[in-house]
Amino acid sequence: MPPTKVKSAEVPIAPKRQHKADAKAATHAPPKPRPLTRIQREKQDIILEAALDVFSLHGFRGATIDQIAEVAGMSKPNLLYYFPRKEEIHRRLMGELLVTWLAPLREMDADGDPFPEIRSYIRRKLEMARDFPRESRLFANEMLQGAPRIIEMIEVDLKNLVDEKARVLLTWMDQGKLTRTDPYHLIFSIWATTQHYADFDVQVRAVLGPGRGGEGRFEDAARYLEQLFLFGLTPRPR
Amino acid sequence: MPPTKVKSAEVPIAPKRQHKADAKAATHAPPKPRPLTRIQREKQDIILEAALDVFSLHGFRGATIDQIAEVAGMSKPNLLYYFPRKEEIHRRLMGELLVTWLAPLREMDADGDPFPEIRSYIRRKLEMARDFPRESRLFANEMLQGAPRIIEMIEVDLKNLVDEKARVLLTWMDQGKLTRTDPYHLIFSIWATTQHYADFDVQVRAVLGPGRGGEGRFEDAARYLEQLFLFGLTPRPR
DNA sequence: AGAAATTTTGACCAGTTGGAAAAATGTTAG
DNA sequence: CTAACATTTTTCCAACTGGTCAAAATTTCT
Repeated sequence: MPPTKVKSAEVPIAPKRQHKADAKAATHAPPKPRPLTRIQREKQDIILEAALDVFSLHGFRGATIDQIAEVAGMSKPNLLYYFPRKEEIHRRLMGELLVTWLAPLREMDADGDPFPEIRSYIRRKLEMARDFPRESRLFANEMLQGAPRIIEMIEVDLKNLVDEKARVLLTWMDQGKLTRTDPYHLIFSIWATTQHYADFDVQVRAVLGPGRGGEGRFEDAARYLEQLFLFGLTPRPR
Repeated sequence: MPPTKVKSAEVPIAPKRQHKADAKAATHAPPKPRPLTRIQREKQDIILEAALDVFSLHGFRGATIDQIAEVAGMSKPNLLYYFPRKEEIHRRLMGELLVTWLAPLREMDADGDPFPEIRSYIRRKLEMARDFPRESRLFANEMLQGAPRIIEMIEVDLKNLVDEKARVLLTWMDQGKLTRTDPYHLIFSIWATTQHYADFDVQVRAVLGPGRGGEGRFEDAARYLEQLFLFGLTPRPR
């Protein structure tokens, strides 16, 4: 799985050695952000990968640096050389996550027609649940804990995006192209139904049993959700 | 994993003092389960309450006995007197949880009509999300971690129940009372959409903003979901 | 190559963790 | 009232936690 790298210019690591000399200079000019070396980029990616594994499984508190270091195949102090605090790792992960996570919603096009747009939004979210379940769980874990480390992003970036798309949905409703209903809860229901397949994967598999719990479950889910969001459960005359 | 205890007779606490004398007797007769004292019942309840708080917020690994003890207003060793292991507390909680958690689905009546039944199932689940958010999060937390401590219950009790209700749904579909679709994913979608309001509460509130994030959100959600499950999003001629 | 910088390691630390043991204190049935 | 039991407190521990530090090993740059 490719690391969740999205942007390029990231906060440079701050090797501990960097001290006295900068102490004063920093107040005049921002500390020269020395470009990352090859090794730094590589190791950081390896660490973030490992951290995604561990954080998504145990949450922030339940994850340990030792564990992450082990998965990353390096010693704890070595890991701490790249990310001096546990929180740094988590912060980076969450920051990158939110960008990719919201991409599908961003793509929903006001100029398109509602059903193709909503349909492919659902598809994309479902694909993300299938292809990036750890990211989904990391996000869910943070939410369960009250989102202490990303509440701001939620209240600003996420909220703005949803507000914008809610307006788009309302426009469609005004045009009679979409049934009049609550656009926010509409979005929530898409999030909930799709992410469920990543976050509650064990349950889904266990309930479907060995027969239907295989890879086909995502296709089945897509078909079902399409039906649900289009027509609900009322039988239609044919 | 020990048998899924559900009934009233719970595993009695085993004070550490209980030793030699029982050692042999136990092989002949099951160790006399001495009824719980008043204090034992009370304290156990207090502990379970506190543990629900902490486990639901931090997950199993992230929660500490000290923390639970503090919330419960007692010392750690005192708490350990009632539940000699951290896992015991969690196990009890999960066991009791699953029973209450599945009650709404159990109530879905094969002899009723599909829409009233499904409708009130959704309502009940939504009420649970509103009234027992900690239970919902505890469950979600366990799921995210791969349900290591309850996988058996999921694979047996939960699966059987869902299988049964899926058959009920199929019957309704055969009778033309319900659109033909996947009954398992139908159930998943109800779980997902309702539990979302407990598990992702922070997000829901943040996105709805101070205006609409108040208590009314559950009523709005209920209305929206009813619409969704009944007719989907296609505008109906009127 | 050789100096300078970067990366890795090993030893270490103070605080926290789940839990044990035993002594001290309460409660209650006969 | 008192012996038997139930409860609570105090003290303790070994393993683990996030994190530090200086020295050693390696890479990079000239």
